[in-house]
Amino acid sequence: MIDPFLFYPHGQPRRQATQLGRPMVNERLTAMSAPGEVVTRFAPSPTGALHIGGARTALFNWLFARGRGGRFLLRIEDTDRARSTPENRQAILDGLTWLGLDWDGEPLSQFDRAPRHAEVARAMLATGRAYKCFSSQAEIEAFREEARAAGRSTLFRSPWRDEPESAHPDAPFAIRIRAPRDGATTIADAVQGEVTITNDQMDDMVLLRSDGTPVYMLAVVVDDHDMSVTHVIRGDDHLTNAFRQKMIYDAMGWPVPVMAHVPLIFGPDGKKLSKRHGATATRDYQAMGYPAAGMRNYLTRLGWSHGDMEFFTDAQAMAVFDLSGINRSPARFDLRKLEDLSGRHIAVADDAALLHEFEAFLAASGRPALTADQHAVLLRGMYCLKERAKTFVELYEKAHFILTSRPVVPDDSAAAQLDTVSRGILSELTPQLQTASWDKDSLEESVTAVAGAHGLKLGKIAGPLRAALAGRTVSPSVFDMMLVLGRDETIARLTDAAG
RNA sequence: GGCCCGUUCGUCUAUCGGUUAGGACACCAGGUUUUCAACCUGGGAAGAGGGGUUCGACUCCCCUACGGGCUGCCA
Repeated sequence: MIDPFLFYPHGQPRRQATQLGRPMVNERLTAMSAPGEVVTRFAPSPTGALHIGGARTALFNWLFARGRGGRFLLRIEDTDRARSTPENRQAILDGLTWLGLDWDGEPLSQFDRAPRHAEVARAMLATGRAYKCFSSQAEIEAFREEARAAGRSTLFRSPWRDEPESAHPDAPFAIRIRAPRDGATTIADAVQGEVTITNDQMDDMVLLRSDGTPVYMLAVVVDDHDMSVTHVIRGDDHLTNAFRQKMIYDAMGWPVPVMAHVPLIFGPDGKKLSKRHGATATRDYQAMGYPAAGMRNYLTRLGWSHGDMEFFTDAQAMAVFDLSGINRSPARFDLRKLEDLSGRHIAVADDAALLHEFEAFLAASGRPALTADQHAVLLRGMYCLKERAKTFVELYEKAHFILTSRPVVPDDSAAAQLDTVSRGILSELTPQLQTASWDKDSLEESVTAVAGAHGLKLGKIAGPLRAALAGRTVSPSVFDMMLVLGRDETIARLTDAAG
């Protein structure tokens, strides 16, 4: 059913020793990548929590790298000093950790690399691939306004592009790339296919601002190159940026990594996913009770497919995940499917691991922590809880019979089950249970026998029994509860209820 | 405005010129049942619109509509 390991046939030669690519300042950021090794990265801006869309981008990068024995790197794009906070950075790391995505090495700070970015800009200046532009921002803005009003192109053509050095004033300047104006540029995108634009609509973008700080477009390229990134998998809002970035790669003589621009995720209404759709932070889904494995499965399948493969483990996903399986159109986020997948992952999870994640859920959702006793009984009872819960919220409700203690206080609907007749039958049951052998078949036999003596079917007595044991009308099977609770506790609860 | 990308059941998707357009979630009906579930059986449900190309288009090309992105000395 699962295809054999697929490889992506877009190997790229790494780190050719071009003149400009020679190591400068702190170029060697990570260990040299082995030939053919896949290196991906996730590069969030720390301006808020980890968004669902970002999480899926990270997941694709992780899956792709891990499935090929490659590395998955993290780079924090914190050059926006006003919005980048340590708290946000941590929130993103926490989100990734919760989702179960592990990265290699230390996350890189883009801000810290500003000197290296500036150095590359200056190198381009030295080779004539960039030039000094003395136009002021006010001038440019005025030009654009006029162009807009006249309905002309707002592409700014700097008058300094062809001015000789001797004509340069002694004034602050920005460094702009000398973009090609003839011909066309095409990007071979692994998702979008070949996309081409004519060069006449590219402007000489600024590389280094007049205050000496690098611009995002430059920083991304330099960092990706220095990190030896082989595959850039990111949101398709960057597709047109890719053309601009390619100019920088070309100017530096650097190999362009494989690009894969994946569509954004929409809300259920088909609009861009935003706060008004409810939770957009990945971590919120932990508090809502979704297991990380379910989330991973769901997010992987959102925008990517492999035939009819719907429910899978990480290992299975890694074995077949490839860029060509990524869809070109945006997908809508749908809680129902997430819920279904979550329930199935809970059902097949290892009991101890599941309990561990359940405890993290309790903490994240502000529920009381487990006592040592509860922990032990829950572990024993996990087998019957997990097969019928779609989320940890449901699991928590089913586990009420374990989390509560005597005397069990029935809720209204459970109390309604405990009428006088039922209580009488329960009291008849206790002596039977005193001697019954404590396994599912024997218990069922005993209960059915007592019910039969009153001319009742099992169903009639299961209700009161459930009410006595759990205090609820929703719980695991009554026999499973007896098994998990043990003989003494079971009889005690029945006696409480009968009395 | 210019350039670029997208559009198959309600939702996620399969199809890579020839299928009664398949699967999953959800929904509806029936069955089973110690609750909620789970499970079993069945059902309704789709190629944005219009032109081409072709013996034959969901699939290739063009136009339109709608949605999205970029167009900054933001990231």
